[in-house]
Amino acid sequence: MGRRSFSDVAADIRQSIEDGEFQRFERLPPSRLLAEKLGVARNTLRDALYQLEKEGLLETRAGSGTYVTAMKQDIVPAALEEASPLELIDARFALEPHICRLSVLHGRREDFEALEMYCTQMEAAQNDPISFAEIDTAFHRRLAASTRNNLLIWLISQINTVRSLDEWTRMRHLTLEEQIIQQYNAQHREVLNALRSREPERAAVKMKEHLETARVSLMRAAEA
Amino acid sequence: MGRRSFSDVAADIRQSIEDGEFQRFERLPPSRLLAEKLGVARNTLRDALYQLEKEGLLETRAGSGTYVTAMKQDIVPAALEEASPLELIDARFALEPHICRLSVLHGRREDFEALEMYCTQMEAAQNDPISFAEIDTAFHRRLAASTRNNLLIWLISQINTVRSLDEWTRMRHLTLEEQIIQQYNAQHREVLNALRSREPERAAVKMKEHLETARVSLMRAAEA
DNA sequence: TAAAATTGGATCACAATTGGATTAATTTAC
DNA sequence: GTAAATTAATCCAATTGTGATCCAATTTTA
Repeated sequence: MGRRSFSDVAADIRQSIEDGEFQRFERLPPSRLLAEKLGVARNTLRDALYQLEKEGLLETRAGSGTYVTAMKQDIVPAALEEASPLELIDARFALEPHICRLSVLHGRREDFEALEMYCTQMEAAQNDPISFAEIDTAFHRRLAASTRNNLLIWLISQINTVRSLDEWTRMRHLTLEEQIIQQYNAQHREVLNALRSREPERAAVKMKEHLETARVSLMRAAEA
Repeated sequence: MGRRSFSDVAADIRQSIEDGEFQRFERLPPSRLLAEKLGVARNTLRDALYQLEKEGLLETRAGSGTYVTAMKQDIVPAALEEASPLELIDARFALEPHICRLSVLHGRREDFEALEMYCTQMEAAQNDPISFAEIDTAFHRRLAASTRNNLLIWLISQINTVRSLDEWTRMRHLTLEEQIIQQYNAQHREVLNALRSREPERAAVKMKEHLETARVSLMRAAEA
């Protein structure tokens, strides 16, 4: 084998992109030039570029060039840190209605009893936004757990780490006035009832209504 | 016994990996070099490497090199490693239809042009399951990117790490007969057309049909 | 519009490099 | 002193980088 393997070259280029040496949407040097610059055969370079393309960092167009498409590799780890509240709501809009459908399919009596308990606790915490927020998180996590889908459970747990970020928490508490909490409680009940009567679509719809309420109150808070 | 036994050497290397001196997916130095650097015979080093391979830290490929496995327990959570193909489909059922809706809202012309390109490439790869699978992954990642929602992009990228797991890939190739690929290609087009004509619900529905096809062919493969 | 230059895509034979395996000599531990 | 492990010296087989060449797509130039 030659001195440097294509994976080494790929690591080099990945680093260059992360360092901003190659900016987004920028065209990389022609493969012949770049290969020479890196001291490697063009074939090796092409293997490396293909690898990076598979990773979604690059995009090559025959006859035109190779372009950087990545919005910085850092996005991957940093996405959780930098996610905005609205992005978060959209992600929950994607996940939770379907989680409701799956909960109807795979949920057991003990799941719904646990959810019932959380509902009761949240109703008791009506005028204590901090407690309410904690139980609310537990409710949604338990709901995910009732699907018995480890992947979904993990995705929700990841999302919950965002929810606990400082800025977001502050914003959230702004939105958690007593009136809103009452509305949330009613919606949690509606979701739970739909789950118990094994109506997947109604559960999903009720969850969407719940998330829509959250979105609206969030945007109202953002204006203020 | 010589000054340093192979288990000592193994401990050394294990430490180097834990310290991040050898990063994951990185290729270790050639055994001849590494042996000299560690001041032991190549035979001893090989025993040590074999030990670490048994532990799952390394992976050696004759003629190529010795590579650090995906280790670092928490980076690849157990949920991702252990997710079953069906769990994965369910997670995609949750995420991707809504991603289609958001793509209609936030997608730009260049996104749809890129998706168009992937469709063309997939159609050309009709009888090459491996290429098809790679482009398919790129298509779904680009679709997520078009939402401009970093959190969703990240979630999909996490899911894609599962898709590349060995067992799953093997199973997937079983399902990728030419007929199925043709069906997938048609469905990708339908999704893309719905996106371009800015019909969120139709795009979501077409994506659901696509995933349903994937689920069915997966279950059929599981029976066989 | 047409031709020319430039770019990535693909393939091939070849040489260098790599891990795998065997054997015999040497060192160490008990 | 014996048994064990390490070392050292080879050879083998697999992998892959190299260099050259040709093709196809795109962009630039005339």
